[in-house]
Amino acid sequence: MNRQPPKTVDPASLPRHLDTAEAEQRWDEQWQRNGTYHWDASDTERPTWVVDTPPLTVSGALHIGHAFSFSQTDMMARFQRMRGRNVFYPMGWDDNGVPTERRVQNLFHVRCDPTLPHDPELRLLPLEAKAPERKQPPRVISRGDFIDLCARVTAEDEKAFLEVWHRIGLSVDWRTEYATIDRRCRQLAQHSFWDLFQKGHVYTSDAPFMWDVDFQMAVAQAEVEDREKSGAYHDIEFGVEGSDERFVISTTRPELLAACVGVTAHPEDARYRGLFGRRALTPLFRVPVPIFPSEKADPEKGTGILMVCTFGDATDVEWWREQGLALRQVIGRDGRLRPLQFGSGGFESLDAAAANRAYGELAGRSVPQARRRIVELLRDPAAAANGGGAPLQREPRSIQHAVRFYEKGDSPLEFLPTRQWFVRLLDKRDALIAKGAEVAWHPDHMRKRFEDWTRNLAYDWCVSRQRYFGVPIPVWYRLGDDGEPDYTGPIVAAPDTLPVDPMTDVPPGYTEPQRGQPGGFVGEADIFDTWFTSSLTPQIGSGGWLEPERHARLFPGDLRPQSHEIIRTWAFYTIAKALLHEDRVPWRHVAISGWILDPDRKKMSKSLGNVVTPLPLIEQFGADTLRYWAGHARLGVDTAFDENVLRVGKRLVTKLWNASKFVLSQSTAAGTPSASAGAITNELDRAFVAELAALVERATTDFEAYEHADVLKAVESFFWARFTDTTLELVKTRARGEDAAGRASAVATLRLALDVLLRLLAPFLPYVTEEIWSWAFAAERGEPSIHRAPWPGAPDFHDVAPPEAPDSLSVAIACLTAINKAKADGEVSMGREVESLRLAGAPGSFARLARVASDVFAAARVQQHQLAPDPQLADGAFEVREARFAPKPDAGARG
RNA sequence: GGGCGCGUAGCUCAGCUGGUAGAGCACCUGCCUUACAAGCAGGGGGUCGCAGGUUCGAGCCCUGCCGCGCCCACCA
Repeated sequence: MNRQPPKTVDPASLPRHLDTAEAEQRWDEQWQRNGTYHWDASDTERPTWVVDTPPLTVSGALHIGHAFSFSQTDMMARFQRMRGRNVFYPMGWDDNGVPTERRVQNLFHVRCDPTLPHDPELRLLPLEAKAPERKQPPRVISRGDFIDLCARVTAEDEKAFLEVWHRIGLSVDWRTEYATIDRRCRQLAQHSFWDLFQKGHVYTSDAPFMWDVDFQMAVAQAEVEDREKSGAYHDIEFGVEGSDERFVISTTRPELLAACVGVTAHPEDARYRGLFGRRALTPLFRVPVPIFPSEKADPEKGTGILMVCTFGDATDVEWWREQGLALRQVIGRDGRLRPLQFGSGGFESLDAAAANRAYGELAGRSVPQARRRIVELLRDPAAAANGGGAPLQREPRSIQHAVRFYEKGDSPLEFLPTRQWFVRLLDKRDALIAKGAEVAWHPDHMRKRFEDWTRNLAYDWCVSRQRYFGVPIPVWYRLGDDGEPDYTGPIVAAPDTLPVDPMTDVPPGYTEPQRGQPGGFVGEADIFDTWFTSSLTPQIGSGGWLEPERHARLFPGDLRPQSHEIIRTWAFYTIAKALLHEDRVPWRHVAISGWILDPDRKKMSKSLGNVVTPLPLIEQFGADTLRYWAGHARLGVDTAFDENVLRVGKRLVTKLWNASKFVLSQSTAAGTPSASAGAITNELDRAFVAELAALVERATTDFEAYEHADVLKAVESFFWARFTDTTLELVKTRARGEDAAGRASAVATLRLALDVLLRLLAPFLPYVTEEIWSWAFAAERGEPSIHRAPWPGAPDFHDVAPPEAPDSLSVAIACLTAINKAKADGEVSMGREVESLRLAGAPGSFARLARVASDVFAAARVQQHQLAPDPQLADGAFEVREARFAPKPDAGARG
């Protein structure tokens, strides 16, 4: 780097305003060309600083909230880079998973059937053919073709995201770009599985689990949400076997009557105590089922006695296990009632013919349809279990109740016995919480969300999904001579063979013709939960098992930025993986961004139609301004979108532009600006520099504490209140005056101020600061980009002696303000000469004013003044008692 | 129902370990001042959600309410 002597700029040669669109394109290109933001793998001197960037789900629309939170992360990254850290700031795309599949299904109006062969014509389906015939049934295509469409759509979407990220100036090292479906990520995800398998942390089990009947896949606890729905209590009379006793249960799911395998009530409930140990008789199907006591039955709810079905809810599953009840799976994977047989070989029934007849009315129907039909059937007295009238006691009573849904689904979840892969987490809750405690959360109270979630975990992590577009589970099963798979000894693909697709690749020791043959093998058809891969983002960046040396340098990372609604998924699973694989934390800090609300404080959402997208705002206000808005908000605080804040940011950018032009056009008596801070000898200048140094210290502390909003606020208000509106005005006359030493001190002070303030603002306003930096400082300091320049600190100030009095600047400003007020009261311009002035102040104030008086009276254009001591006034306060203003100069005389 | 966060000027938000209420926007008045009218100077405006308590002193600490938001639980 060549350092060059300081130079001035000619303001006339500079544009009046920054052309933001042009500057954004020009600097982004230059930064990319120069590798300004590259992580230097060869540099082992500087400490690294690693961001674990959120790989966004590429689902088309980019939300202003994304720009908001990504900008905040970028501010931290830029700060750390200027602090001298070797910053590793990657970018990823999360393109596998259900959202992409669903998008492709809608876009092309297709569905996937993995059993179909590849259709060569499909490759020709143009992306623009986005107006499918909705009336037609969806086109059914092969798995390979479906994946191909997914890949094409995401590639298209990523371009739009990319443009915004470049435009907004993210200081990402774009060489690190990855997609969670790419080869390297598949390799790492499958390696993770292998490692977990070796360590005994994963298992497969065939058991009832949460199932979405529309997507037809299993769903993990973290993806479940409750929705308030209207339902109805149906009061249905049951009989008791071998007696004419009857009782009434209340259920919201009458369609599960055929799946009833037991009846339970609270052990202390006197109404039902006599029934325990006997068998109930279901109406309509006349199936005898055991009646048992359970503490979990709530006497206050419904009628206090209830039917246990396979499976109405999670408690049913518990009862089914604890009591060893029969399995009568009525709901099929598609959400319709499956065919069933009562009587010989089927379920026990006292009247199998009637049971089969009744069930025949229900089989094949969807849950809502079956519910309507069975209500009709239960109105028939002939359906009574054990005499009495119609089993349905009264009209269903509607209620509001919470129902479990897959977060992206439209039908309530069912519990179905299916074979799934799980990661064992329930037994590691304490260890997980301990790891969470090692991480610094910003703001700290977000840690509690993590702890609460972890503590309340109810299931191990179900990681298998019955989907098509994602990372395959790298497992095969041996087939016995009977052709049945052996799930107890799966063949897990070894690390050196990854990535594999067990549906097309062959396990070691087998050949393709043995696929599906008795004595042969079969590939696992399922893919991983998308979080299984996303939970490895720190390892994807570091290379994980693929690059151990690099991994050692980049793991654990420093900062995980994310939003709070995915603490239970992304943060949680990432911490879990790091624990299981290496018994470490994945990163040292988590920064939780707030949400962007619309001006009415409602969450922005597509359905409300209140979503704001970043690009038009960048066009209108400029990227720096949008970043200013983002920097304005603190971590973890939801913020209403307010265009006023953008206008204020725009003002700051413009002001910075103009002030810089002025500062850099000033020169010393010798004609060149002094770059030497040693030239700063004037008391006012030194007082200002002392305040500037204090600002730097504060900004540094706040940035280290992840309080970027405090930094921006402090720097911004200093910039206006202590620099442009005051010091700059106070020093202006001297900077052009005859006194060489005073002039050099003023010019050096202005340049130091600009130099430091630019660098303080660079993380927030990367474009305008870079542009201004390029005018003079780039050459002068031998650092072409401000974003690689050192963060300001003590070295910037150690050549400047402290002021005689720390409040010299404040005293000067107080006096100037008093004179300004006199001018405002006299309705004359601030530029008007003051022929004479009587200035009142406490006696002590005058002594302090003396040190800076010449600048004050010059700035206020006071020709003559008289001091009028007034002990009544507070120390440091001034009042103008009398002022005579010069006449307004002729317009003509001004030239 | 449990947990967390938030109620401060018309609006958006600061107020550190308790010590006389702040900023910006908006509003009002004035000012073309050779960096900037996309600017500058000056000014008005608040029972700090409510009610108690601790304290010499509470926006800040404690208790209880009210309102808003989020996370979790609630499926018979």
